[in-house]
Amino acid sequence: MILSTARGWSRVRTVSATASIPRTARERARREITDEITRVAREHLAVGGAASLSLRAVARELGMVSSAVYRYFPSRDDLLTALIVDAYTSVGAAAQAAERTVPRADRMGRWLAVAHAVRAWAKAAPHEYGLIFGTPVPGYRAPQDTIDPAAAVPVLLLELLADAGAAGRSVAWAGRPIAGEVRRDLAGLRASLSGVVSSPIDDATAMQGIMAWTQLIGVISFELFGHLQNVISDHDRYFGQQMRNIGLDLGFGSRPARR
Amino acid sequence: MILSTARGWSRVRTVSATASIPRTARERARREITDEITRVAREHLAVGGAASLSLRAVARELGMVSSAVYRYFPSRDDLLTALIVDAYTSVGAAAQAAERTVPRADRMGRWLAVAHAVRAWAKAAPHEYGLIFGTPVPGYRAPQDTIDPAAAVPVLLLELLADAGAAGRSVAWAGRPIAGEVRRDLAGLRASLSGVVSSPIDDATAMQGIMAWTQLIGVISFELFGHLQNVISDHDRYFGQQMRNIGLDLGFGSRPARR
DNA sequence: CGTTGAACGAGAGCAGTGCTCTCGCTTGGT
DNA sequence: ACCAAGCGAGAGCACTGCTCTCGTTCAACG
Repeated sequence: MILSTARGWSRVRTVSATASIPRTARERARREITDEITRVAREHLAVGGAASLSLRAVARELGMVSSAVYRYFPSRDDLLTALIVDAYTSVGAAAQAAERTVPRADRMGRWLAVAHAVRAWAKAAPHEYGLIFGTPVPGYRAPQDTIDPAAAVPVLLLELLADAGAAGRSVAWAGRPIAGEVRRDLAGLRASLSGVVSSPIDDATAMQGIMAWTQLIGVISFELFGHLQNVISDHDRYFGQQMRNIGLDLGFGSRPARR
Repeated sequence: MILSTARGWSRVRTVSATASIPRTARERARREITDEITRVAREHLAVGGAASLSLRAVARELGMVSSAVYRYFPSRDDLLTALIVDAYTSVGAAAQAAERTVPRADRMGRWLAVAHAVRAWAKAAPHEYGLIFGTPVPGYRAPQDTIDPAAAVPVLLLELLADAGAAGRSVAWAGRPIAGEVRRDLAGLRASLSGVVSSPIDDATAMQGIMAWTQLIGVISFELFGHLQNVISDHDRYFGQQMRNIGLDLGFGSRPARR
């Protein structure tokens, strides 16, 4: 409801993430307790979802009193934000690990590996998935802390498309050329990817890449949030078929099927 | 979880309200108060979202005591469910109204009309959108009441694809033929659409139709939930471009652009 | 080494929540 | 006319997020 102050965010951030090995005993204790809080909170989140995550319950389980937790997280929303960052990091790592097992030239395989990895992660941790891809819990905002870890999987997909482009395969874009502000948006995206990606990504490819990412999350959300109910029962096969078809649309050759 | 009856779908098309006029004064009062509660609840939802919807606050605004509300809704979740049904009905009506203004033969126009109508509705009522397409609020369930109204827009899209099929335009499906359980799922879908739709929908078209519906909601969710942040700024044009491209993929001819 | 200010945990307390139960009054069908 | 069901009001329970105060502990600085 109320916008959180920028200070609060950076404070949480610096304590939990910025490396900076703890020097004093107090700093080490602070770090450990912070980790314990997020650990227990993550367990509670996994069981009951974000709505039923209670700061007091977390404190109780840790044998501390609720007000003590506020020494580490200025509000419940900040604790949730920490969990959001965790979730993004977790799904990003899962996708990267899966993609790494596939030969670089097998682009269809890499795409399917990423897609299935994200889905598997989501099904294993549905509440964490809902936390990041469902309705934004606090206000409508995406604090800076969350957007970097959030980019991992999309960047993976764009790398994949860049590789395909470098290999001479381009995606079809039947629509009229991308115009106006969107063109500039995509130019900005290209710029921020310039150091990461093997070859620059043209507008049509970028649009298809964002769409593929959207489709991946869309299909998983539909499955997890119950929108396929009474329509699709064989979710595994349905997902595989749709992802393969997207891969073909993206210009990835059809290699022997993964799973 | 619970299978829906096929009959429900056609009912959505016809009328939304269950009629059954109240006979006694008590029944009329009950109906009016129920409506008032949902009305105020909807206002609160629009302001603060589902998380901040308080049964007590609603009661307070209506000048009644909180326990009295429980005569009408057995729990907060049931009140939320009523709002979910409302939201589905609302977005379905908006889509239908928009689609009706376009000539039946202009399939691209009809698709774009539906897509833009759903997005406009979502942007006008983001919290209601989040309620139905975001993280499921109560447990993981979709009570029978909600699944019939939820079908309105997808049915609209499948009708559109059936019309295109009847006109001889078919969608491309590069992937291997749909097999196994999914094939049976789609057969079931075809069966429940048999009374509504101009010509039967083949498996590939059904898959593409469900995917188009997924893409529509996916793109809107990404925009509303902040996942396009730092990538796309011109949401209007971005949405238009993506939807037009989907329409072309679906085999709808490219008519002069709508908006 | 001693002081001093910041960090910390405990406890009480506030305002709010969903929900239950009991109490009387009203209303509609027998 | 009676009587059970429907209803609104009120009190109350267990819980929540969050604030404030009060001693204690610890670490940096003179």
